[in-house]
Amino acid sequence: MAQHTGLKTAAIEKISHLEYFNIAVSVDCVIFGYDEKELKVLLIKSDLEEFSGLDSLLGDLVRPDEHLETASYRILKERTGLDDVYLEQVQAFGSINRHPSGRVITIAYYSLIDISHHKLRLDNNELNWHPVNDIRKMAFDHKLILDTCLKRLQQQIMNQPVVFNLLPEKFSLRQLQELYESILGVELDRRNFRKKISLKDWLQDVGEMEEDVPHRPGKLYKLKTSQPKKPVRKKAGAVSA
Amino acid sequence: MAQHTGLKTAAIEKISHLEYFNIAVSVDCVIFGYDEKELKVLLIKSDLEEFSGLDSLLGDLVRPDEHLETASYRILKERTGLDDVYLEQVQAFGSINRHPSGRVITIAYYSLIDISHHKLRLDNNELNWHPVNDIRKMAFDHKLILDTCLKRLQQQIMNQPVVFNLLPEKFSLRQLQELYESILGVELDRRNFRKKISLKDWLQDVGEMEEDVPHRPGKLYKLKTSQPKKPVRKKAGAVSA
DNA sequence: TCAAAAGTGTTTTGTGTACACCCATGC
DNA sequence: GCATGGGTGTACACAAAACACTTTTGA
Repeated sequence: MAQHTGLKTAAIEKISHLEYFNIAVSVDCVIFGYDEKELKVLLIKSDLEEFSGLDSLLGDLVRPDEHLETASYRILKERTGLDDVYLEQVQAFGSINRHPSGRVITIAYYSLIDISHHKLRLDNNELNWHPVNDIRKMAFDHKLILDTCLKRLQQQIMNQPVVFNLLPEKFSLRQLQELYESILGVELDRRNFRKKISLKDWLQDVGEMEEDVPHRPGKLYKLKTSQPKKPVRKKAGAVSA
Repeated sequence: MAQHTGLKTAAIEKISHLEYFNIAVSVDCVIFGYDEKELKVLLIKSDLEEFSGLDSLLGDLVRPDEHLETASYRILKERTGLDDVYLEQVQAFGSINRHPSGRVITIAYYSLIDISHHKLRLDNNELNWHPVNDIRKMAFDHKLILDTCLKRLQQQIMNQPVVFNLLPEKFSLRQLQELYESILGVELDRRNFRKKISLKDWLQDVGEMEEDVPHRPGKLYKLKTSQPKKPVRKKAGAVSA
């Protein structure tokens, strides 16, 4: 986090742990995208010497007059140019030594964006999309944060119509299935997948077909307008007996 | 939170929101217990004038050299005398005006304790157990935090053997069922409940029976020693097709 | 005519749910 | 002997999983 707050080397800005009440709060955004049949995450090269060569999540310190979510939306807007983005808090990470400059507690969010969105503008050529499965080591505890957010995403997509935030407005069932497969890391049976999706009643046939595909084109669908892209808060859930 | 950090009236300690980087971090613990067939939560009367008469969760500011979980365990130890307690982070709450004294971001945890535990010592007669279902209004945003933690607990108990932290070491199946019913707020069928629990293979017959009950005594069980009371992190979960 | 994916149904298996009776104990 | 809860099994409905063939299109 805090990539553009002027932190350069941690040693310079080392904050004494003895100083009472000197805790900074940041938000870190795990920005997921989907492209070339892979789930990707938007990362930046860390500007801290301690982590030279390593990638880090996009984050920043939270301003005292700023809501946590506002800070996350601000980061998303600054980094991607996008406004109306799916965002969900995952949890806080607060290990004492997670940040070499001092005590920084971070609140992790994940967000889902459509990589092909026409408004997407990466503000900085240090920003890159990385396939989630290829990522080994990251700055800070960001690998842990990424893994935690991915797990949360995997849970969410089973119950809530959130993956559509990763796709263009119109998509085929094959695209949707490949997206589920890349998030879950498993292969799914086509017939069972289609049956299950149609039971959820999330989709609306837009009456168009795929174009420029080297095979039989599939129908295109979009999310039903009655379906919120934001999750509805879960109820107690199925009862055990 | 911050009940015993010397905050008395918020106005006195009002921190300007314009002051850059003056954010405090607290943890708040939703301490669940189970007694008299009701799920209860341990609360304290708020010592802030703004919330006079209202109850609040147990919390405190996080020290700069203290891990978030350590702070939660410290609160639990201070308030209940208990050491080895089930604790799980839920999420952060960071609305700008959630605390009248200034910007305080809090990380919410829930914990599960056995009210009948012989080591339980409530340090303060301002502390009281309240039936979760009777709670209407609380100080700060603590009702929201409580509701969020209760939802999380309801999800957890369906998959993980965590409720046993709320019970004495030995318990009957009826006790266990009543506990599930009080957490979920529903009635369960006895035969189905027993079938489902036995499928989970969490329990071990201790070879003893209930005593001093005015009816046929039931068998007593305990959690299998191979079952961790702490949750095992979930995998991707059942795959959709 | 071939390659590639679209589209489609049935069977089996497991899980959730509804439901009723006899049994053991304390009083 | 009565009240209370203990303990058990079966039938139905629905969801999940396994599985194969024909159709459509572009090259």
